[in-house]
Amino acid sequence: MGSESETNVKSCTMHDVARLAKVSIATVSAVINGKKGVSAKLTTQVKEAMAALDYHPDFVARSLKVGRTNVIGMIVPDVTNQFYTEVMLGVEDEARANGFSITLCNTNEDIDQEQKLLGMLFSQRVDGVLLASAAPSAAYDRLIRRRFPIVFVDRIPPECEESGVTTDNIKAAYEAAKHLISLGHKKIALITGKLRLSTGADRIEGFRKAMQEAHLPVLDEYLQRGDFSLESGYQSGLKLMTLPDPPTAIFSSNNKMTLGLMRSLAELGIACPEEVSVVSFDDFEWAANFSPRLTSIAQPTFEIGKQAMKMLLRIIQSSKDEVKRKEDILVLPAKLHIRDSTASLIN
Amino acid sequence: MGSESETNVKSCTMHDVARLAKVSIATVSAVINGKKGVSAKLTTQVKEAMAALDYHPDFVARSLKVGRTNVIGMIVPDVTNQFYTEVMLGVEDEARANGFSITLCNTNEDIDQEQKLLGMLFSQRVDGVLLASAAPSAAYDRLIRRRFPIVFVDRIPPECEESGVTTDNIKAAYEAAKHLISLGHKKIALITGKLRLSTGADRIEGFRKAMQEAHLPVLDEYLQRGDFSLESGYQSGLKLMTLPDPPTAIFSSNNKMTLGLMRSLAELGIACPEEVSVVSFDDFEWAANFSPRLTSIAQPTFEIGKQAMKMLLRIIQSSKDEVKRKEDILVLPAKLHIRDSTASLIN
DNA sequence: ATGAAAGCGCTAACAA
DNA sequence: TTGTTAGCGCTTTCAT
Repeated sequence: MGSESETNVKSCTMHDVARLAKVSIATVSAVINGKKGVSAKLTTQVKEAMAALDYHPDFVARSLKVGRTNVIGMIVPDVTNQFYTEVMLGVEDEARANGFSITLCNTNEDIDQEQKLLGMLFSQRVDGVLLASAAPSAAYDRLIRRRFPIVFVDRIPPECEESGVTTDNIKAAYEAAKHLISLGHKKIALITGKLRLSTGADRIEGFRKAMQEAHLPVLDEYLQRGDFSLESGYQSGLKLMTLPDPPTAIFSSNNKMTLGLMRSLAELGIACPEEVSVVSFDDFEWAANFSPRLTSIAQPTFEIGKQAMKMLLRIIQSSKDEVKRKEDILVLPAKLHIRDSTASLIN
Repeated sequence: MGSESETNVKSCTMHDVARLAKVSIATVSAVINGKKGVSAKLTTQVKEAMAALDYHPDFVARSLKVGRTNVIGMIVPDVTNQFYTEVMLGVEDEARANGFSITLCNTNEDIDQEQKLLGMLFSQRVDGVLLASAAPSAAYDRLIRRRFPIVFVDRIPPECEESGVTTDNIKAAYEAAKHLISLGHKKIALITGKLRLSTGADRIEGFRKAMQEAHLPVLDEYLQRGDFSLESGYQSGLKLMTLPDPPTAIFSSNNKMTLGLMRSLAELGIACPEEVSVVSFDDFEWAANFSPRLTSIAQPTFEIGKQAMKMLLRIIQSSKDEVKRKEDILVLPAKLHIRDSTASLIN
């Protein structure tokens, strides 16, 4: 019984290392933290002892002492959306280079959930938060900023004038619409995202701008209000293409809705791009490798994450220095990939 | 200057709460932890004080004291693969219900990276780890199990006989192959995953079993060795379909490789399912909404995550109770969705 | 029912 | 250069 109790050996402490190395724990601490001023001899002793004991410093204790955790929280509305995981790749890259870890949280687009998570993260004493918020309120922004440094990602709350990184949604949508217009389309429909979110609003704005410039009307029935979900894209597609006078081109405001839109087209037996052109926000592997290969807008996901983390690190640093520097909202360019789902209007 | 310094107000402690509520900090602690035996009056006082100060308990300090963090680590080879994020949804669901948070880590299929992350997580004193390992070694398994409870997810190291949750890959692959066979296909190719991983090996095994039962040969040139990456799926597709005698059906061992395979078919101008049938492991929205709608195997992602977290919680609990219960490997069934990418062989 | 105090493992100021 | 020690915020025994 209790033969080879391998699991959960009580982990050893600096004390154990100090004893084995025959030095004080302060010396061990100095070695661990790479402080200069420890003799080569003792350094070796300590290192050997650490290796012998398989010692791993206790970050919990360290954090309590130094008042920071070197952990940041990242809150996203939907972890299964590849957009956010690609952003996370960029965040991780920058975080790792600076000795930070990430706690990823999913709100499922639920504001209450987001609030709770923010509270949790605060209790965990994360050093800062990267937030793709489900909540469009700036008042709320004030509240949470008091707790810890925050950088908004992707979705920027209205009236928020600082600390955010996002895609140039207006320009990207503008160019996508122009592409459709240049193909000769006039009856162009838009499936919007959530209007209260900056991503939703900006994409509409860009779309409108292009239409205006081309003196094309934005018809009410061509403006379908979605909510970034697959289902809403599906329903919008159904409605649009069963109109007495259906559009010849559709702009979809995000990846999930595009999936729903494609489904509706398939069900209605409508060929793309022959009967209707489709251009979509967001670009992933599946957009480029199926039939039709989608014309879509690639956001700089990795770079968004990387820059957001960089910004957060600067803010964390500055709040430590009592310098309080302000960070602006950083807007990164997107890129339109023209493929097979858009075609010029012949008839 | 320094007008409304909202950010980083030094967070208050139990001490502050105690002072405001005019009780001892022990009483505050008792209230926070819902211990019985505190008078209604003091309970109210404490709660009001907490609310007034916007007090949030310091989990760092608590963890140091009680010796656990209520955090678990989850290590995956690729966070941008929706399979893993869907698993995470299940993990999160169960974790949240039990007051646990998750630290998600990405190894990018790099074993060294995985080692480092395991070390980090140990230093962070997570209570346990969910691991979809990039390393196929069971010796290594021994090593890490000594540090903290581990449950393997998706990929089970060879010779590992306990604590894991995965899909019934053998059966799923078997059924997919049988589906192809029942359609009349005889020249069936397989694009494998990494052979050293259980997921790769098991899917081959199931495939072979079905072929054997049908007295069909598994030709060498029809067995393309992939590594679960899009590129390997693409190359395999190219090779297979440029063979003098190409297969009439292809089984692809995961989602990313399928994307590559579809690209190769498109480039070669080969129609699916007219010229070649395709069945794929993994099933996501994009598989069902493009043309051709893919026949694919849906793994019980959410359930895998949920059950893995449940198992981990049991192990954590038991190691606290000194009971040391063993957990088996849990194998969950997959489901084949027959759609349009597979068709019966006519000629 | 309530409070005082020890101590979790670590860092950093100070002593030697 | 090295060691001693206070204390980070909390939980938990043990007094009261």
